[in-house]
Amino acid sequence: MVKNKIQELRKARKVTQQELADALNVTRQTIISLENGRYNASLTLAHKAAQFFSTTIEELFIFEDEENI
Amino acid sequence: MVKNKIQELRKARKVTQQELADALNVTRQTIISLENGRYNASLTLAHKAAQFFSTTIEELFIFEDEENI
DNA sequence: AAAATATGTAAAGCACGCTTGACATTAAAT
DNA sequence: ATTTAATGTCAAGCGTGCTTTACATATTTT
Repeated sequence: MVKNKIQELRKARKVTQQELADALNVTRQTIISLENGRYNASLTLAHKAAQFFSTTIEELFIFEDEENI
Repeated sequence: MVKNKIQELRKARKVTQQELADALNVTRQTIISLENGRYNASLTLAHKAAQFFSTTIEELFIFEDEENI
C-alpha cells in the first residue's frame, strides 16, 4: 500500500476535502478514501494532486517497498 | 491518455519486454500495452518502472493535459 | 442552543489496469 | 533454410479505483 501526504498538505493549506475534490475533478469520497488509505490513487490522479500542491508525485506519495533513502 | 518513454528507455538499455516485465513483476502483455498506449500504468507500476530506469515518474511519463513548460 | 459546515461510514455498480492463454509475424542465430 | 527469440494481436476474466446515494458524527458559526 502506498501512503501519501495529501491530508497533511490539505490541512496545512486550509482546503476542505470538497474543495480538493473539485480541484482534482473527483468526488469527496475519493479524497476521503485516499487520505484514509483505502486505496491507491491512479497515476493521473496522483499527478493532478501533485500539481495542486505544487510538488512531485515522488514527494507527495510514499512508496514503502524500497529503501527510503 | 498519459504517454511514456518506456519503450525508448528499454531499447536504449537493450532490455527485452520479457526482462522488463520480470523486473517490474508484471506480465509481458502489460509492458506491450503500456508501450503501445493501450492503458495507463497504476501508480505503483509507474513507480517501479521509474526506479528500474533510475528516473522519476514525472520524467518517465508525459502528462499532456497541462501546459508542458 | 440551533443551524450549518466538515468529515466519516456503508454499499452497490461501472470502468479499466493487469492476467492468462493461445496464436501470428518478424528478426536473429545456428 | 530452419530454429529460436522478440514483438505483437485478440479475447475473457478478476480486482480495484472511482462514483453515487444516503446517512451519521464532529466541529464551527451564529
